[in-house]
Amino acid sequence: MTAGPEAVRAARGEWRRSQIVDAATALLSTQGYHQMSVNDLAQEAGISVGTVYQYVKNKEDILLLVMRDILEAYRHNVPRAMEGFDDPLDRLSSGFGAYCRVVDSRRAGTILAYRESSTLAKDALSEMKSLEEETTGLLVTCLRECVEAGILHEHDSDTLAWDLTMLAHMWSLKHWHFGSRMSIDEYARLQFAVVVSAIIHQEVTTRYEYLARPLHRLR
Amino acid sequence: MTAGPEAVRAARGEWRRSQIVDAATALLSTQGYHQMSVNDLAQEAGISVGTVYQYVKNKEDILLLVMRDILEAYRHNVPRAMEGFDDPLDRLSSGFGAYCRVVDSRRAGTILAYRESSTLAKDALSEMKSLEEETTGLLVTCLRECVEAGILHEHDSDTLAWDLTMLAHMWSLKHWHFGSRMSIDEYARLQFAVVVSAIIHQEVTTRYEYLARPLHRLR
DNA sequence: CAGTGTTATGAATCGATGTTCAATCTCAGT
DNA sequence: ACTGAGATTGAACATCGATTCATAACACTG
Repeated sequence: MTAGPEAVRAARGEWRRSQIVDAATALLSTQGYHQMSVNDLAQEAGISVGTVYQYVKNKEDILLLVMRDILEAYRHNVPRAMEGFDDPLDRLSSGFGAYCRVVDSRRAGTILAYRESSTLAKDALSEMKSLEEETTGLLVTCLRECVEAGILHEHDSDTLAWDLTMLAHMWSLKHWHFGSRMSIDEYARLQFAVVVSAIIHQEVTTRYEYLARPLHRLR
Repeated sequence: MTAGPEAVRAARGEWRRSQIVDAATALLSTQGYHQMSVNDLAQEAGISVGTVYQYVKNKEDILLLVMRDILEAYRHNVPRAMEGFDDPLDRLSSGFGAYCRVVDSRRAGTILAYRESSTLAKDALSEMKSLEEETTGLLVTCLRECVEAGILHEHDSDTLAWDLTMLAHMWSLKHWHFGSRMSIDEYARLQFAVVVSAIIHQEVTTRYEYLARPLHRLR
């Protein structure tokens, strides 16, 4: 089965765009959007500047592709980490841990999302917000299930889920402070314990080993 | 008592710089640094572009002045709100509330700090970080005192203080989500309750009316 | 009033960068 | 080998904006 010329063209398009996204991710990480020139990007990607424009509309389009790439990573890794758990709190803990680890693996990406949101056009920005809300919505669902299962007290799940999201992002945003103090796994465990300890039924605490310790820094 | 020419020059410098900072704060709020032109800024300030350069070194200097202005607001309002409390948890609650309210009154400023940190030179960035650490340090001190007073369990005060800082900033960063759901006072009270409920000795909870309710959205 | 020093002005300058497009290259089919 | 279509190239172009600097205005003093 040989593909037709349209398939060849589509495949080449994907290939070129991923070259561009990879190079842009590297440069945006260190320079930010406004310092990065399209000429530098082309060089980093190993293609000419004219070729860049063959596959992306303009400079802003590049930023949008990169940010979409980053947010999609959250979207895929968090739900996957939530699979296979009967206990909703275990599911939440695993999802939050994965969220933190994705943030860690793409630290510059999270920072970029906060830094460049003003650069995006209105509808692109809405798309970014929707992706973020989707991931946070998964956390809300788990929290609600924990309440129904009698694990957690009644609470404002929307706010608590956003707290978890914000604390996951904080690993990147304040990495200059936290990075030398603890590992990402220690951080994730500690922050999860903070939020959950506020709302958990005391008598079920002993069921979860990740809540076994007081809220010390683990060292 | 008439001032000498140096005093006149100093006063004029201060006046011009505050004109520049006020105009820049307005424009940076809506446009961000890279969209704001120095010509537009001069117009907004009601002075010529040449005069701008009489009093600031370059465009980046303007950004630095604005950000210093914002962080100084935190630095002055938070300690002041902490005065006059014997109970360290009351002091912390008041300080956190003030922090949230300063963030609210200067929402664009907080966003700017996250957005433009990559634009600043290394030593300017260090200065910004130091100012932030100073405010957070006040929260750490209160948390330690609460532990010594037997109000809070032993915990990692550094991380919890940064959690409070991050949650204060979140009001600005995620205002698009929270702004239509609750007032800044409701938000501050709820977020304070989340963090403190995780670490408070149960038997002292009833002493504090701001912890009287479960962690519902207050409506 | 004239002279001097200080302050303000805004058009011009200069450098950088996003984007284009004419020229060239590559590949597949005949 | 030739041809045509598609892909690539990178210098040129047009635009923009940070900064400068010659000129003008202002304030003060003798």
